[in-house]
Amino acid sequence: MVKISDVARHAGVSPSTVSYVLSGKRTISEDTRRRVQESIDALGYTPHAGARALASNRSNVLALMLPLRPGIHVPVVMQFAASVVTTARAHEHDVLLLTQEEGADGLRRVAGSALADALIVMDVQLHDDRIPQLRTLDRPSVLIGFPAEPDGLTCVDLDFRAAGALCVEHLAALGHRCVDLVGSPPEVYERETGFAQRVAEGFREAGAAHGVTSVIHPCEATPEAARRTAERLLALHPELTAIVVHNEPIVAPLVAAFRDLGLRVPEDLSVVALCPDEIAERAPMPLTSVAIPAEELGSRAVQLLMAKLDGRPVPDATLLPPRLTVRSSSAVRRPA
Amino acid sequence: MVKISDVARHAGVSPSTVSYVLSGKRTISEDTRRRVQESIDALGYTPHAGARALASNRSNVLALMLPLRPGIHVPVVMQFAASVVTTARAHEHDVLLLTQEEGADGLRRVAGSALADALIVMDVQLHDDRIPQLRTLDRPSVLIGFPAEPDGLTCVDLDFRAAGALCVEHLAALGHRCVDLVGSPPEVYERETGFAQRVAEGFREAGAAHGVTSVIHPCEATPEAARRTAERLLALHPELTAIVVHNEPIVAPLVAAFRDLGLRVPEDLSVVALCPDEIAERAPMPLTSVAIPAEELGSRAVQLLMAKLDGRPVPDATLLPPRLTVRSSSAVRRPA
DNA sequence: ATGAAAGCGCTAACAC
DNA sequence: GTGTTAGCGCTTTCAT
Repeated sequence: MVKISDVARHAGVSPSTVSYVLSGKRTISEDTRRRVQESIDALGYTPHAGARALASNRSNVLALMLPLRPGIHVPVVMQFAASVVTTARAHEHDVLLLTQEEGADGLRRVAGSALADALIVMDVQLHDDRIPQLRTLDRPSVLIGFPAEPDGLTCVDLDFRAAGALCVEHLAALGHRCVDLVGSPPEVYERETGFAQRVAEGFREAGAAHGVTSVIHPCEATPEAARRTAERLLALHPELTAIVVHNEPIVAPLVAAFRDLGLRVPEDLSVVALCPDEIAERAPMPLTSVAIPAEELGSRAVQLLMAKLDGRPVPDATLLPPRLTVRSSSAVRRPA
Repeated sequence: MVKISDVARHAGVSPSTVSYVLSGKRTISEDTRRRVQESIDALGYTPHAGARALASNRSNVLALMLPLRPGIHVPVVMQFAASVVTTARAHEHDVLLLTQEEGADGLRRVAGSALADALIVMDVQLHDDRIPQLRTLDRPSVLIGFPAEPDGLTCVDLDFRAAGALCVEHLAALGHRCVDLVGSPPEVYERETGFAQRVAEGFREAGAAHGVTSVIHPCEATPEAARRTAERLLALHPELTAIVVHNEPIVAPLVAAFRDLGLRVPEDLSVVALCPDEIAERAPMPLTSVAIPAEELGSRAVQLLMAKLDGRPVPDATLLPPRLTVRSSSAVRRPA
């Protein structure tokens, strides 16, 4: 194995000079820099990561804890992970993969052993047992999602409130005056990650602001529940011309149920979904939707960590703006 | 940060004794072991990973290079990754995530810096530019898939030949005597990863062995191609009662095309797919299928690496037996 | 069964 | 602008 002293000898300089050429933490004459670089290339030198971590107190590794539980949409997780790795590499960092199962202990382990300099935790729950651990750790971390008490933590997420509002605004602009939200199962509104409530808030506020009659219907994630909900909505609001769906598994069944009830999409009923692009694209009819910006979440999380590692100040909360993609399921309201 | 000398002092022993308690590489009196362990717990000691790597020449990290390119079925990749991480953790190892983009350089980097002790490379192509790099590296590696020249490399994969045969055997046992294979696009049979050929071989051999008339039809991965293939198959073999599909994207369109041609599945036509379980389960009609055993691939890959790291001999090729799951798309052949 | 001490390869403080 | 050197925290040989 070729080490820094080998490079130093080959280039006729001291080991520290090689180190400084690599780190750029000292001004080096152009001539020396070139000679050292040539020796590095000639010998194929790669610094020993462990030695570096020991001497510098920096491993240049980020730990990434991903959810692998069912119910999480896998492509979104992968996209997020890919973005984290790519962005980390652009900042000279590597990524250590941890599973949710490792829990708080896993975070303590990689932080305590100095294996990782910083941590990214995805799929944060409202009351997450990893939060207390993160608070005691000396290493910076970024959460994807917001816990119940986010004070002092750095959190990133889609701005779900704005996302709820954006759906309504899109439909209002198309002339719709009565829009219902088919939401997540009732229990999600009580516990879980809290985003369901925020969508509902944005939905309600935008409805009020645009003079749109709007009602929120929690809905179980089963095709039967979707069908019952469709029937109930039409019974309650014969004048209904548009819906927003925030409940991934039933997007397709719900659209099918409305079809069976004689409503054509988008002629009679416009549909906007809040779901991964993959699902919106592959539905039998491509759906107008607001997606989770997985890629941007990943790169933002890494950027925030890099700032914290550099001692730069960062905002506690980062809310990414929602983006709505118009597809075939929403259209101008037709006169009755 | 609490270090090994702190623990040693607290327990009234030397640092080396603490180290030996942790590694078990020396016999320690029961009394000493207990005192040391209590000190470790009391102080919350976690060994410094970098220092350990430097002194022991072992990082206890495996590098995992995953494909993120389109065309790879994402849930399979995630399942594989989860299995690798879980199995690695059971062997006291962590997992560093690399993307395919990093290529051969990425492998050299993590191996050269001693960041990783060993490497797992997924989605190996027939002529993969990472193979030469792997051969020059001093660190053990395991490939998922087989390159054109696998000599001296440790490779793991589903036994695609056996998988092709298993499909035919299942159908033969149901009384089918004429079975066609709808395969991958023509070009896949020439380059790519080579598994398409192996499926075809197993299919052909099993057909011959069981007295089943069998023909192989490469097919483009578009719904239109699926429809044309369906028409062609029926024209060529009016007596056709079963097909095997090895082409993920067109599984659903192909089944739909046969339906439109008046063939009911499974009454008139049995269908067996070679595709991820996810796809087989979620098809409009649940499909009898042979899946990629992602989880087993992951754990096997790690086990092989652990053996290599321990200096134990391992087989060059590991072929995992296929497993067929019977669902609703295959049935006993009905008398004409 | 245990201790003492020599490194592992690198960084960064100190010297010039 | 460059060299010297003292650690970083651990493992492992050598010694007893």
